[in-house]
Formats: sequence, C-alpha cells, structure tokens
Amino acid sequence: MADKANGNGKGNVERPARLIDVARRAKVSRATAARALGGYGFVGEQTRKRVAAAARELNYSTNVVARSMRAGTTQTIGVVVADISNSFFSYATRAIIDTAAQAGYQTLVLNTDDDLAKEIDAVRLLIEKRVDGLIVVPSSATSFDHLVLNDDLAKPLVLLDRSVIGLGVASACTDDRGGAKAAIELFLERGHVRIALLLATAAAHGAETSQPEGVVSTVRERAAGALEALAANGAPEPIIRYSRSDLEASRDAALELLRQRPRPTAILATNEEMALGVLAACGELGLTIGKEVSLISFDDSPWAKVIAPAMSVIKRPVYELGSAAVTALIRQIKGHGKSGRIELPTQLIDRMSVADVHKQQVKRPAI
Amino acid sequence: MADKANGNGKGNVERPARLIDVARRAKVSRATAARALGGYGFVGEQTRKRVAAAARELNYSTNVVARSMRAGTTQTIGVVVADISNSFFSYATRAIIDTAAQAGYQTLVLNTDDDLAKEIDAVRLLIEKRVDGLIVVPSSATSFDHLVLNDDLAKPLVLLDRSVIGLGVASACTDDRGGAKAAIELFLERGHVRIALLLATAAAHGAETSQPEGVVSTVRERAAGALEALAANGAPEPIIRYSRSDLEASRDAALELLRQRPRPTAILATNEEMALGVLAACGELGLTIGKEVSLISFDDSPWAKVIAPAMSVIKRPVYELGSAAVTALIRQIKGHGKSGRIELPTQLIDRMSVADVHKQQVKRPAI
DNA sequence: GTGAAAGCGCTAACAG
DNA sequence: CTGTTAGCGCTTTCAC
Repeated sequence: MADKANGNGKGNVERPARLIDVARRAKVSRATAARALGGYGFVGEQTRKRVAAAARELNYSTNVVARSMRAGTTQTIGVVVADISNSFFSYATRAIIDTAAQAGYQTLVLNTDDDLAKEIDAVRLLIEKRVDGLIVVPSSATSFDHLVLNDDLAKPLVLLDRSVIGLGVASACTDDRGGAKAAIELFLERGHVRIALLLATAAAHGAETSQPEGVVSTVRERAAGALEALAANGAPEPIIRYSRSDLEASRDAALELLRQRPRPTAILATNEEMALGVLAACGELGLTIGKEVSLISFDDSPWAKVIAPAMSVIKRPVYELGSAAVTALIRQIKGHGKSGRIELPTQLIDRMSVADVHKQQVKRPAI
Repeated sequence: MADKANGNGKGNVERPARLIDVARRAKVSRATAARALGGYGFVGEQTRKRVAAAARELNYSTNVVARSMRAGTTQTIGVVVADISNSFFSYATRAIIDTAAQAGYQTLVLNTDDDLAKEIDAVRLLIEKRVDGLIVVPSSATSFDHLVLNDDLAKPLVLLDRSVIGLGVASACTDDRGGAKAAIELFLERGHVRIALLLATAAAHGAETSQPEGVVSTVRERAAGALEALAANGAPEPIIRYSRSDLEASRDAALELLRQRPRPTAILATNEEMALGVLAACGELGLTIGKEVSLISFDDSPWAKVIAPAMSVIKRPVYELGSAAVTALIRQIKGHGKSGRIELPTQLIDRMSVADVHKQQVKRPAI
C-alpha cells in the first residue's frame, strides 16, 4: 500500500518520513502539513484529510527532538532518586510517572544511591538534556549548590520526601515528625518504657558512604518527633542505633539493640529495611514480635499486614506524595508560581505488633 | 565573577549561554569551541584552556537536544513496563537504568498496567521521542504489531521477562519452566499429593482487564513446567486458580483454594502477590505455613527470608536480567548484531515453608 | 486558506 | 591548528 520511497524516488536508505515528505505527498507546503497534523490554525477540510492520509501512508512519526529544539521545551521531566528498587521510591516514582504522563510529560529516571557525586552528575545531565523540570530526592541536607543553578539554566525543581536547610525551593514531604510522635505515644500508652529507635542512614545500594552526614532530613525529623514525644511524657531517653539501609546492616543493628540489658521492649524502625532487620534479629534470638518485642515501622507494605503478627506501621500517602510533587512541578513549569513546602499527613495503623505491657504478666502461651 | 551577559551586552533576558557565546568569549569560532569542549580533533593547548575558561565563566551547558538533532541519536532508551512499583519490575528497572547509565544512556520509563492500549501509546511516544532503543515487557503474547515497526522507524528492541509468539525479536527471560519444575519436584519429594497452582493474570494496577488472554508467557511457562513435572512423576493433576495480581484478589483466590476438600497441602505461587495472598488466607483460616500448608513462591524478596517461617522461593536473577537486556539492546544499537533469546537460570531456595508430609503425622505442636 | 522563509543550537565536512 | 558553512526537522510569523 504505502510506497516507502520518501520523496526522492530512490528510497533505498529508508530514512523515516519527514514532515516535508508528507507535505509533498499531499501536495501542500510544510506549513500547511504542520497545521493539519497539529490541528491548529486554519486548514481546509480537504487538505487536512489529504495530509492525514499522506502521513499514514508514509508512516510518519513526528520527530519530537526537532520539535523540542524549536519549541525550547522537551515535555520531559527528570527524577533523581536514591534507589528506584526501594519500595518507597518505586511507588512514588510510579505516581510521578503516571501524573506526569497525564499532563503530557515523560519521565527520565536516574539513581544516585544517595551518593552526592552521582546526584550532581545526574542533575547536570538532566539540565543538558533540557528537561522541563526536576524532582529530586536530595542525598544531602547541606550540599545543594548543584541544585541552585545559575538563573539562566535554572529549571523548575521540587524536592521529594526530604528537604534541605536554607534553600528556598518547593518540596513535597510527609509529616514524619508527627508520625513518629504518634508511634511513641502508642508505645507509651501500652506501658513501654525501654524504647529504642532504629534509624536508617543513607540508602546506599552499594557500599559507599560518601553521605556527609548520613542521616537525611526525613530520618532526622522522625528522630526528633520521637524525642519530643518521649520528653513531653516524661519518659526516659530512648536507645538509639543507626544502620545502613540494607537487611544485613539493619539486622546487626537490631541484634545489638536487642542484646542490651535490660532489653528494650519496643522499637521504632524508620523504614522498611529497619523493620526487616528487627524481624530478622527477633527470629535469630527467638523473640516474638508483639510479645517480647513490640515494633512499629514507617511505611506500610503489602507484606506488613499479612505476616504474623501483622505489623503496626506509620503509613504515608506515598502515591499522593509523588503526585503532589508533579503537580507542583508542572505548576512551576507553566509559570503559575511555585508552591512552598507541601506536607502530607501520616497515619498510624495499629495492627498486632505492639504488646500491652500492662497485660503482659499473664501472657504466657496458653497450653 | 562570571558576568552573565551572553554575547550581547544587554544580558537582560538571561538565556542560557550557547556554544557561540563561549566561542566569542574565547575569541575562536564555534567549530574550535566545539572541538575544545568535546575533546576531539586538534586544538591548541592555549585555545583549549581559553575555551574551557569561557565555558565555565558563562556557565555553559551543552544543549543535548540540539546535539541529538544533529547526531540523530538521543542517548536515551525507553523502558515500557507493566508497573514500576511492582518489586520485580522496579528491581529490573534499577538494573536497566544502572547499566544504561554506565554506557552513557539515560532511561525514560513508562507504565502500562499491562494494558495493551497504553503499551501501544507508550511505544509510539518513545519512537516520536526518537529513543535509541526500547526494552518492553509485552502485555500481550499475541498482539505485537506495534512492536514490529515499519522498518524505517524500527528501533532496536529487547523484550524483558516475557516473550511473544512468532516474533523474531531479542528477549531476556528466565527459566521459568525449570523453576516451576524444581518447585513441584520438591513438593513431590516431601510427599505432597494435593498440589495447587495459584497463577497470576495481568498485573493490572487499576481494575482494567483489557488483557486479551490475561496470562502472560512467563506465567504460562510456569504452569507448563509444573504440569510437566507432575506428569513426569505420575502425580495427579494440580488444582489451578487464577488471580489478578493484587493482594485482595489473590487472597480471595487462595481462600477458595484452601477451602477445597480435601484441602491442597502445597501451593505454588507464581509471584510475590500470589504468595502474599496465600499468607493472608492462611492467617484468616488459622492455617500454619510450613505445617498445614506448604508454599513456594516465584521471586525472592527481603521479607521472604525474614518472616516466620521463612518462605521457600524460586529466585530469579532479576538484576542480571535487566542488565542483560540492556547489554543486548546496546549491542543492537551499535549495530553489533542482535541477540536471540537470552534465558537466565532460576534457583530454588528451600527455606522453611515446605513441610515434609512423611513426618507430618507426629508433628503436633509440642506441649 | 496556504506558502516562503527564518531560525532553534549543534556538529562535521571542507577549506585554509 | 582553526574558521566557514551547511544542514538536522520542525514551527511560526509574515505575506499573499
């Protein structure tokens, strides 16, 4: 049906058809073809159909690169994230991709492993690719020169999940402080006194530790919230342990925590990996979650509600978070002004992993 | 330090500096500036330094869009995946992004929810964006016209995780058949006779069911492998149940399975969601995994080894899979020829979720 | 309604 | 070693 020759009778090289090929075939000018295809301006009904037909016959596909060059906009956003295989980030990224797509933007995803050098490269690359805006999960709360681009290159930017001190940039976060508070209060209500905090440091995928401080704002907020709640209730200081965000490290950290005497009876884990570490450690030590050891973790996941006992969590609106970030970003891109800090609420879901110490005495496994 | 005016003394609009601005400032031609910056061709040491300095002063950032247009290559690949928040895909995507980045390619990620229409749009979009190659997880084993592009638009393509019948295209898969076989053989060895298969259909995120057949090649292979192993050992036919890939659906399906009389004693779950469904159902029914119900699931995950009892799984080399797909793709992009079907081995990891029926009699919970 | 033509910013082929 | 120049494919005034 369609003869492949695109303009020049030869048709041996088979380059994709260009607008001009379509125009020639429809016997109109490039301008008219563009208008017809783009559905703007005034074009005769006849002409429009001829152009459409020609395009179909030639298997025309708009060269968006050329369009971007002309238009100065790429309809592409960049997402710079620590590790997309991490469940929180993958879910947030899902939301970002969806929301962006709906608004006509595609998404370029880059991983940094929370490595500042990689983050800097990633941002430079995206700027070179002339993305229309960036969503960044900043690896460092203090180094951000690479984010405040010289104005002529500046791109709309929204920080995700973490914020950065002293940088007037839009961000989409959750109320981590409040979440931690709620968790601690539940522990306290249930009579726990020896409470431990298992705090995640950089979500390094490899073994790098180039993180200047290692603890991102999110985790700091969680720790602060916990401390506040403890202090407000006159409870003793918690036992604190840090761990890299991988199972091995977090298990070791949890093991240390649980070997202390007197042993902490409740642990707040700042993310899924930390929680998994506690589970692993309890398994090794023969300790039962929800009995000897109580546990609350940040972030809900499918497995959390299904294991025995179901794990109590501080759930964050992850999808909404990603979505909100994109919405804010696109507002900026469109010049509708930039939003400040967006903070979404967290929600404590109490399942079965927090024991009530008051009733603990009686609780021997029934014969 | 750097004066922002880019060429024209005015400097009020602050457009990003272009190559020509750098050239002017360094008092050379564009060609020379390009050579100096690009580090190719012959450029005098002096000149090179002057250009580099000028670029720095003007805060020059190469406009990659223009370069792409000129070069006809975007250094970008597209990944079309059912749902990046799914742990398998997110991990594979992680591998893809990493491997591609190492080779100098960035990655555009699109979700399809296993919806063919979205997949078609996604591919069209990526072609329009002139990506250098695509990695696609095809949602349908039979509709793939959108993948066999008319030659002039054809792009290097590698299928991931699933294959498509009668399409001569490169693919990177795992030995799902073998994995299923191994799992069934373990069940059989341990004396299980009433074996059930919980098979996942489309990984729909929403509620769509536009999947023509609903069961992708991967799952079909797993079912086939299981059936083969059963037949080869003269074991009875398995009980088969299908389920959408979400927790609710899979729990319901597992519930149905477990309410059959006689109840199946062993279940092979074709993915994480199915396994979670079994866990949920067992919880509701008060059945103990590794005792009354044995379970093996495809794909390992951090939680699988940490829950009690630890779950036996068929582990697939997910990272390697993504990596292999990119390697094959880049080979194609570079014109080094296209690879056929890559098939990576699976590995059965037996943990604690498969009971030995022979010893079952005695196994009453010890007092 | 339609066409002619000017660029977007870069690179590479060709001169010097 | 360095400069000149011709496009890559598209959109969009501005004429007609």
